[in-house]
Amino acid sequence: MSNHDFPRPLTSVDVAIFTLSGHELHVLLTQRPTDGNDPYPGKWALPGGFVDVRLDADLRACAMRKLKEKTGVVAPYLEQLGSWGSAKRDPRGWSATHAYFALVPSSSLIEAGANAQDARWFAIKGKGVSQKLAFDHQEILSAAVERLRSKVEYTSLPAFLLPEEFTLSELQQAYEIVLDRLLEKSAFRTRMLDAKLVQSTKRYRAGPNRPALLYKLKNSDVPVFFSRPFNPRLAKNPK
Amino acid sequence: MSNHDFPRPLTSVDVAIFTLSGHELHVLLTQRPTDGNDPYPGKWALPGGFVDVRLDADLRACAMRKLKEKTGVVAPYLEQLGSWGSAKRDPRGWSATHAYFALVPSSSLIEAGANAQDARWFAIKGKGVSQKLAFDHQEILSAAVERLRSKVEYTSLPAFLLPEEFTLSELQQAYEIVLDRLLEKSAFRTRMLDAKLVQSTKRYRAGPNRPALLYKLKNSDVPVFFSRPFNPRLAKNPK
DNA sequence: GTAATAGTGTCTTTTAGACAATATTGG
DNA sequence: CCAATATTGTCTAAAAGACACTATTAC
Repeated sequence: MSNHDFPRPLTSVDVAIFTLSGHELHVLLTQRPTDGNDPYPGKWALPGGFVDVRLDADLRACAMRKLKEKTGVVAPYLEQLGSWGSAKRDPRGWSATHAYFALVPSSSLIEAGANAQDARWFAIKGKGVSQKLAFDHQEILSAAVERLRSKVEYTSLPAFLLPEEFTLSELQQAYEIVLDRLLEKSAFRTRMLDAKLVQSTKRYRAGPNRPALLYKLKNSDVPVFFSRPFNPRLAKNPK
Repeated sequence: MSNHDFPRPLTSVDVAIFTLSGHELHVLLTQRPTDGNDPYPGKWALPGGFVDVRLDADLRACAMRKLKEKTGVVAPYLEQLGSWGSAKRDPRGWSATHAYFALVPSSSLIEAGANAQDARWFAIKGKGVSQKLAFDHQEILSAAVERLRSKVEYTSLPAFLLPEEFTLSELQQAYEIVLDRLLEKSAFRTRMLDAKLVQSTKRYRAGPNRPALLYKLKNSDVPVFFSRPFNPRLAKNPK
């Protein structure tokens, strides 16, 4: 049972990075290089790549590194999604990838600016994007979208897609975009406030109407779990 | 960005295999060899080992293989738990393990019989077992227990710990053992029946009292998801 | 005032919890 | 009948849904 008996699979990390933009959920994709011998040249793929045993202390650090390289964001919501490994998924041989998904506020991207030029945001349609992706990234992305949607039913995840301060209406919109359905205002507000998810700053957002109270997350590191999903009657089984 | 630039991490799969026995939840552990140069000699660990790129078509198949080697069970409930990878977790070098958890009925073990002699069942106490485990298996096991407990709040997972036919009371006991708390009988039965989780065989289990109807799973492949946890008031946030 | 969005209140519906009552077997 | 467990019923409680109503700003 010694490790020398076996050829080692390739080990990579891929990250599905989500943000909101123009009332749509977007994911960041990078284009595979066309020079060299890399597989799937020119195809779009999730940002990621091989674990660098010199740079990466652990898997999460590796995912963080890739996220930072592409977006400049350093402290996002980052969650492990799962792993995909098989003999066939990479033409270079048996490979396993550790997939993560991240939520970043669109505002942070403007500050960070430096999106690598081989990267672009794509709107999510249904369970993925319209282009075909490299490797099995289609499948990984759709797992990420499903996981995100299903967790949004009973967690505060959409708050991590918003800037530090936001109104309750903006939070509700974030939920509605991710879930792709409308929510009832009154129940939504009660739930958020009861869960002590947010706390009021005492400032207001002005507009051509009644100004809205600005809130911020009470604990910006950890998501809150609700004991029930939104609209249980409509909730459907995952997978 | 060629794969030749990088040393490859070790890649393994580990499985936390659970069953019920004597009103307790048990997990299967194997003892690490004391001959050879393997790390953690003599320590107990989750069954698992390196991916064999010749034998294993994919990660799940690898987990299935290890499960079958240890228990003889071929069609269990098997779910991916997550992956753990770092420079430090294995003294032989940067390594990543893909962890799964499985639920098997205790009855199947008696039929299958052939537990390898280096393997034993350990009762779960709290979030794990009382012994210290090899590698980071303590952490992986406690993640498995937590995942199991939290999913049991809103899924039919305990049914996979029972033999093919069971009474509703036995199912309730399975829930209670895993959750480590009592459930209310009437609400429990309504939930199970409404969810169409089970269907009645028309047979009865006799006893020194009123016989109970025997049920079996309607769909023995897929777990059912409930829209609410048991006793929402007592539900606590995972992690 | 009007348009527009913020925020609140009230009533209904759904589902679980508590707990009691009834049912069926072996002895 | 009694012990023991199965199964059902009734009432209450918690939280969401539906929907209407009031509040506050710019103009």
